[in-house]
Amino acid sequence: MTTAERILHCALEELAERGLDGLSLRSVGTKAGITPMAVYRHYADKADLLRALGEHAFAVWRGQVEAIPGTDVRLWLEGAARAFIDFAMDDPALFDAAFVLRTEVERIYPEDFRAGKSPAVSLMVAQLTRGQAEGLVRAGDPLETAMAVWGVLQGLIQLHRSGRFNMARKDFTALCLRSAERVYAVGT
Amino acid sequence: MTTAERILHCALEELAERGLDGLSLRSVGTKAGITPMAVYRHYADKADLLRALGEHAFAVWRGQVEAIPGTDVRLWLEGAARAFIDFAMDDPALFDAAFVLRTEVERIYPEDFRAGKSPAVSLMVAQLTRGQAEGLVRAGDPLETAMAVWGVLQGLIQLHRSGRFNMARKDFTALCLRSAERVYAVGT
DNA sequence: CCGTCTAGTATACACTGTATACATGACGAC
DNA sequence: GTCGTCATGTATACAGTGTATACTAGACGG
Repeated sequence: MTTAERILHCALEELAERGLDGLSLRSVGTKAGITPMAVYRHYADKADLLRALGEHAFAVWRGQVEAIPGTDVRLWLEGAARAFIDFAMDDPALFDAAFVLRTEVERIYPEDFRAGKSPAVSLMVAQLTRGQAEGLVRAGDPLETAMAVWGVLQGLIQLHRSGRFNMARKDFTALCLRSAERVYAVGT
Repeated sequence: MTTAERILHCALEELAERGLDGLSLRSVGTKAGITPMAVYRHYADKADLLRALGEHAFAVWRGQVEAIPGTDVRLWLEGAARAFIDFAMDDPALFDAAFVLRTEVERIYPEDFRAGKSPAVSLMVAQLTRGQAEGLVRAGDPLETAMAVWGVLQGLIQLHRSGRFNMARKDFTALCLRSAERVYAVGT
């Protein structure tokens, strides 16, 4: 394991322990067994380290999405939404690194997504397209629909974070799933 | 104008100039013409000042919502969504103070909203209920629908903030409005 | 052997929030 | 008047932050 990797690993631990705000270069450095300033030999500055964290977090998320069995459209869409919610709840700091932080490596709508640079979104678009063919998903650009689903989940999660929901996790998850379904599913 | 109000005013200016992260008690104090420590005579700590900022931002938002003419349901819903997006784009720091910061004075779902403690949400619920009667709005609990609309807008805005959308403002706004409509409007 | 490069250290600076101690002036009670 | 008491402000200090700068020790190729 290179030193840069060790730093990243320690940063992830610190991120989980102390949250995104509490993460300090100094603590990461000492946890990695080096001087705080030595971190700068491997990352240009704090933003650069955060960018690396974001990339890692995104890779984790990608793995989780790709693990969802894709046989049934409806189940896949629900599974993806549930995975997103679980990711945000179980690993909030990692979620932030992937989806909240400005990391300057994000995929950009619409070109990067159309070009298939985001595996997670591409999978979602594929399932939505299949769903339209099967009459389960509403009409409209699947990519735009995917962004809307992403948006509603991200928004509700952020509202939950800022203390707007006083609900058991199970109930909040159900509300999120219903809201996501409103965006994509055909129905009344 | 009391000193506390002057501090708040200066904090708002600083917020607009330097963003939520760049806001420091010291700069607020000196801008208000007092010593940094004097701020503590009026606000318990930084979080307390932020809470006050959040309350003010919320009042501003409330005023904007209440200014939307409520004659036509469809127009009202679109107007509210547009106002939310404009608020986020034109006054991002104020938007953050109202909707992102954890201020400990937020209305909590579902009890506070059901009790009508949030004027903006109450107005939205009223319009959604009317819309259901007129056959324009999908079935389902209007409050939950309102939260979903709020969520999708907040989520898309956050994604926009973190650099995921490379679009002209007009186009992004249109995308947001379409996405919101998917949540509440009857249709295919 | 000798430059150059890499990884790490040590020190220092400007900035943050805030704890503590002190000053000053207004005001009501006696 | 004089004496608390209280509100308001100041001065100083401390620990923590990101990071610029200068230095050091070892590896490695010519």
